[in-house]
Amino acid sequence: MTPARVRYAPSPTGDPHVGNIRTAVWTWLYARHTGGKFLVRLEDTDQSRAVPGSLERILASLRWLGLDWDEGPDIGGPYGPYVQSERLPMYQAAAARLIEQGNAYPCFCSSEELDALRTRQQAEKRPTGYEGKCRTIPAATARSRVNAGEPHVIRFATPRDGSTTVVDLLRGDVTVENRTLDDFVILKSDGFPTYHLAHPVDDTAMEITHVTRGDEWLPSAPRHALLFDALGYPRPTYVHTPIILAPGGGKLSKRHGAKFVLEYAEEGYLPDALLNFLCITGWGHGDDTVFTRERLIELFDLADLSLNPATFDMDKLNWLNGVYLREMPERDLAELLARRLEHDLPADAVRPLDRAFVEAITPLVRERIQVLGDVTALADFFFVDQIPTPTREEFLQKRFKDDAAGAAAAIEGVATALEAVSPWETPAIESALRGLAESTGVKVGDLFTLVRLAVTGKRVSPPLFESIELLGETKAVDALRRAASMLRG
RNA sequence: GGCCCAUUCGUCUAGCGGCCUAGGACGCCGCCCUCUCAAGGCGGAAACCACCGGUUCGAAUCCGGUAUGGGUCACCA
Repeated sequence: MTPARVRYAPSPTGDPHVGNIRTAVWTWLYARHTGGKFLVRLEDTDQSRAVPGSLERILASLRWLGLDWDEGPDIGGPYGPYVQSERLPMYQAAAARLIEQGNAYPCFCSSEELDALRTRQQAEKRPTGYEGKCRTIPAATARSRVNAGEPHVIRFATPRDGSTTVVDLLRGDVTVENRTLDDFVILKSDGFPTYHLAHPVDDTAMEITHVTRGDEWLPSAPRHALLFDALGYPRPTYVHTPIILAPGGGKLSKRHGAKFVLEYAEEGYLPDALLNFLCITGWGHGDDTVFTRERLIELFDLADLSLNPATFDMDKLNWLNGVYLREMPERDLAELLARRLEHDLPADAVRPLDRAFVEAITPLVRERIQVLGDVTALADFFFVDQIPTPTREEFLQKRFKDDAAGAAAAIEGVATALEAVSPWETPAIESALRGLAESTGVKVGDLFTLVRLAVTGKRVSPPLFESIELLGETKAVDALRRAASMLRG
């Protein structure tokens, strides 16, 4: 297997969201699969769109997902710099060469002129695009106007005839008639390149073997091919990846279902789960669904990607995260839960949390949560000074509907029984409660619901007896007595 | 509108000419387990493989057309 050199090339316009990062996941996996290199390059050629702090957030997102890079803006590498705004001379040299060869020319048209042209074309229902007005300016004239400091851009002189075929690894040949391509801008008036120019120059200089990018680039791939050819560069292998659709249909966007990678981190998704999920939406291997990182590296191949736009299946992500939560080592999970609780619990809970205690409750909660953030609502009662007592209405249902006195008596009975339990361990607690249910003739379900309500403050909780054990006799009995007296009064 | 791309259960996919009366996973439904909720076990419903024509002894798989969906037509990437 030939080691690949692949890259993730984001522009610093904000946080990467999942659609964008999925392509990075696949690219990284391919690098690791082939034993090649994965690099990060910042595409910051549009200063007007730059968002401060983006690079840090982008790198943090990759780091969190466990996508390490071999070369990049922060660590450098043998093909640097890895920031396009620091590579301007290379683009300018390439543009100058293209002008010299007759493959490009300066264009002096103003944006007002261009806007007017476009409006006219639309009104006349003709295809839009630059029609080559400045292409016919004699080279000498153009040169002197440039030298005189007249504002201009550099456009590529697209061949008028013939067609261009690009090869996409997944789709095969994609052919486009050259006349449907206009003379696109390769160097802007501020001296910065457009993506069209930066891509061939950088990916060639950095010896990129596979260009992975969203398939919104497919229509302009022929332009890139033309540029590669004109510059005398060998063309890389292209892999245009499908987009991710929002759950309701339509493109996944910030206001439509998409979230930033780091938001998933905050909500308590595990990096390996998200990685697994992202990878299998748009890719599959046999009958398996759950893949460890190592297994993905072993199996993943860009050639096996699906061509269909995939819908982001939130339910499946949640399920998958639950799978990872259940399978990870208990100690590790406990540490994550402890940090989570320290972050989410009310201010009066004492911090740092007792790790041994959190470790003790971990098996009780781990199969009841899908994301780490779920733990607080489920286990907060373990950490508060006084367990809140639910309302009368919560207690007085079914068997105890309109029977506050009976409910109070039952709860009081449990408190008394618990005081006699020894040793204070789950089996003894359980048999005490079951014995009480039997001797009083109350159905276990009805009795345990009352106890659960009083002791955890919830209708839904971790297993009752284990919870009572971990809570300790004092807190459990106190909660029961308070509930009983509330019902009486 | 021009150009380009795609089309297998609700969703993600397996499938790369016979193993397919189409397999798995999520979700959904039922049963079991059970102190709640989960988790787990078992079972089920769910895709005339978009449609129409070809090629072939044989097509979900190859070819063409149609339809539908998507992308793209900037001095943004």
